[in-house]
Amino acid sequence: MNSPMHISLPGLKRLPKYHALVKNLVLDGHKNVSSTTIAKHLNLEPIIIRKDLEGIQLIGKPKIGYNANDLLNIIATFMGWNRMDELILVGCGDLGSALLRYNGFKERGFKIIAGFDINQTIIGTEINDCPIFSLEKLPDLCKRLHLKIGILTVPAEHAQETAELMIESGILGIWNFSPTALDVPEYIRVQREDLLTSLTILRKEFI
Amino acid sequence: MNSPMHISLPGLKRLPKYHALVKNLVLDGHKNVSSTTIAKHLNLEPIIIRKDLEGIQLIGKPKIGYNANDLLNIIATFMGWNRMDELILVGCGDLGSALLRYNGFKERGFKIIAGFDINQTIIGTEINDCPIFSLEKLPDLCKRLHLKIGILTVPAEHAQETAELMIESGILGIWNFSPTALDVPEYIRVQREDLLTSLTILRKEFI
DNA sequence: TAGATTGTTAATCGATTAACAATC
DNA sequence: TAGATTGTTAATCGATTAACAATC
Repeated sequence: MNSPMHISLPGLKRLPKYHALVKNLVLDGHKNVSSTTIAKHLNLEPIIIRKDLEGIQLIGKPKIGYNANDLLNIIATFMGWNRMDELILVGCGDLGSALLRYNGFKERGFKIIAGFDINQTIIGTEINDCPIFSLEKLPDLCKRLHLKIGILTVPAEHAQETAELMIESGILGIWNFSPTALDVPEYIRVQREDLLTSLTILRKEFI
Repeated sequence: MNSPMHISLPGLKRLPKYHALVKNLVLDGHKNVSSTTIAKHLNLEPIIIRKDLEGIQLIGKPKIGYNANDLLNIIATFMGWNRMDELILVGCGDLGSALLRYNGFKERGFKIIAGFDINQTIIGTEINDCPIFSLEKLPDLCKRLHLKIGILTVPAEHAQETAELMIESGILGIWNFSPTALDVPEYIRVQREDLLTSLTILRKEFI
């Protein structure tokens, strides 16, 4: 009855786990999966899986469970893994070039089409088939291709000014890896990625 | 009155943001910071900052706010950035070697003391001063040094067996980067890092 | 049929927000 | 003093959990 699509934010973050698990179960020959099965593998309560799946409009059958392929497809679609969005990455240092080398973007529907930096020795080169341009080229390229999302991996002391340049260039969403709080207009979305926070949470359980 | 240290999990994840912001404010000459100031910069409600800081036993003064240096110290201590824990990393491929090259671990109190792989061409080499050993050496080294936490960056198809090897070697916490649900004993803590989930959440705001 | 499982409705729990007296 | 800010207590909100009828 709660028909308008609604899933909690924690629920949304659980979806990839369900997908990963069910993908394996399908390989093992399962056609259907129950919330009980998923719950057992992931150490969750069955009801929470039912609620999450209800939230993305996946309908199960009593006694049978959920169709495994439907589940995989609906999650993939809901997460946007079936579309392809183009991104830019600004700051090709340690972390930036590591991300450029990382091949996980493609299967999640993202393609980094250009990297930008101010370091002359890497401008003009490629990392993992992605060309590195001078930072000056950023506004033109973003505007021309109507790019909306950028990855920010510059050193902390340049994060703010670089973010401003990205915003002037039409970027609306910034995935911010620098350990800095960005001061940006209301309409700009920023996701700060604090890579080590989850490792820290893990550690807190032992000390 | 709520004296036993308690902060919500979302609150714990906000602490690094407060720290990053206040560090900058201190550079600008601030000696004290109010919840109102922090809130304005981070787009949060002041009361939430007061609750979080109360949760880590930081006491402010009416009209003045919180002592900026106390705030920085208490957050750093609470997050464990002042201690140093040793880690191993298993799977030195794309992502694994990227993490080895990443220099952000140190300032968060972590040191990767060894990488492990089965690829003969990289065994015996170093990445960013971290030696790469054969996977066979893992149990001995972990037991000898009583290591508790490991980073798992092997391909999905080897994630489960590798996790089992880590557990046999005494590892209690696994930071799992493979897109796989690990089947592990009750007492083992797993933090699955789905790097791209926050990027996906960012994208969902535009489509 | 009997047992397992869904999906609905209600109860609980925990985090966020609101209100405000105390106070520097 | 007057205004800003903390910290407490209560209210709200949203996510999780419980209970259970419907059903394959």
